[in-house]
Amino acid sequence: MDAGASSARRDAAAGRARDSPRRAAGRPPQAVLSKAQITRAALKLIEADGYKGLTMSALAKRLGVAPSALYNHVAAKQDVLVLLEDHLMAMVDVSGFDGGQWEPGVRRWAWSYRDVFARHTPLIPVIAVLPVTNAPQTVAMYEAVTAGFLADGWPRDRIVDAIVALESFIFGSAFDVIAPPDIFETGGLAASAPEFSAAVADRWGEGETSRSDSAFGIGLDALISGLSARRASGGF
Amino acid sequence: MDAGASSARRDAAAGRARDSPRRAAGRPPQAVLSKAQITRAALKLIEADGYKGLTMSALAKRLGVAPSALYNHVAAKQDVLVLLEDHLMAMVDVSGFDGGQWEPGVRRWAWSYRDVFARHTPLIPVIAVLPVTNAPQTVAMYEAVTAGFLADGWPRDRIVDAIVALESFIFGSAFDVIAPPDIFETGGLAASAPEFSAAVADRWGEGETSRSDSAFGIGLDALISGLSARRASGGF
DNA sequence: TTCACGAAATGAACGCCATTCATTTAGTGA
DNA sequence: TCACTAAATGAATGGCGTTCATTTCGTGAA
Repeated sequence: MDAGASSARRDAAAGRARDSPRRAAGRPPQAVLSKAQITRAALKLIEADGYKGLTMSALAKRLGVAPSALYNHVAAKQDVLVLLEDHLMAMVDVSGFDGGQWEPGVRRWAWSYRDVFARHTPLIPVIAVLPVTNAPQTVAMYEAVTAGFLADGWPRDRIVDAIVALESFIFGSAFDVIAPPDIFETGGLAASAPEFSAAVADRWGEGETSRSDSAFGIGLDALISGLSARRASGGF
Repeated sequence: MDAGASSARRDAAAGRARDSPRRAAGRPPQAVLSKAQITRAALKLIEADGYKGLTMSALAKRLGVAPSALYNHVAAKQDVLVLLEDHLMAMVDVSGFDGGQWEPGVRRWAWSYRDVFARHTPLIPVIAVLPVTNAPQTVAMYEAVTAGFLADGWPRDRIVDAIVALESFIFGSAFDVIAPPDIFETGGLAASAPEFSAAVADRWGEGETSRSDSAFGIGLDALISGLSARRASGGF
């Protein structure tokens, strides 16, 4: 092996793109790309620059490859987003259901779900609309949650609706996390909205917990107690 | 007046672009554009083609204007989205609070809010993050809702959090409306997720109400009962 | 009345983006 | 051995949002 090849291997191990020596055209001796590598590179790119930095060119450059090479592994950029989504779903914490108690399980799941996607809000419009087929980690997450509901005695035919309701709240709340702190400052419009402005000014506890955390906590408590009350009363 | 001018006036009245006779360069005798006209044209464009059809070029063409002319009235495309957002906020039904009863007010508000933005989900990432300053209709909506909460005796310092919790649920649910009906079909992954697949198959009442409507109804009931229970018990 | 200035239009760019296609090379199964 | 397919390059495409020099019109101050 020559020096060029060895430095290339070092760069590849570090996830960096090979810089100087352009690869010749034609299929390379050993595959340079894979879906897993594309996913990893996309994540790194997002960590560094946010979703505005996630372009097919940037992705290709980071992988040391021409942009068109990516299309041998994904049909479109949308596919990259799907890869990301499924990867992130595996990071949602469903371990809270292991204890056999529904409420702590839901609580831990919901907080972690929100936290994961608050840093990936551009994926939410994709997830919310994407069929789960071919998203194995996503299905695994739903399976664990469903099992947690069943273990608590939930009627099978109501579980999906309950999960969807919680999930909708979680997605919406993820957006709220990235809202600026002054989002409700009425500014010049204060005079036209005295009650609302007062409510914004009086808002309680701007101490340790953030605005979005406190709203999420209140809503999650309400959802959990509302759902379990309905179940207990036979509303389902 | 000549025939050209009169046909131009007719076209302008119908909101259509003047087609053939290109306007000469330079400031026209009477203004061709305004924020209100831009907003109307954008709405028409979205009705016809969806948000993918909302481009600055298409907007300009519909207004019978060069694309660059738009930038005399908005600083960027984002501003067009803000104009749309504020316009749509005025269509959210807050009349339910007029009766002086909190629960029916919240219910009507929430359903109408969701319905309006289910057809405009691309705006949600914008709204959720946008300061309300300079969005008068948006502030007016919040003012009406706040008044409804106050009339019910809610403590002022808890109202914003409650509204945000409800709103997060509403935004998330708006995405759910546009999800395909088979979004939870596990397909080839069914074997790996038996409980979830069964729950999806057993889902109740696919009769009159849609999947997303039933999930929204369940979640909204839970939120409303959970929130008012906490308020009644002095949790706030 | 004049005239400088700002507002509002045109049209020609610009850079970026996702994607496609012809081409080349390497591995694979018949 | 050889046809076929997979996986890379590199050039090209069309569309996007946006900018800028230029032109024209309206307006308020001198």
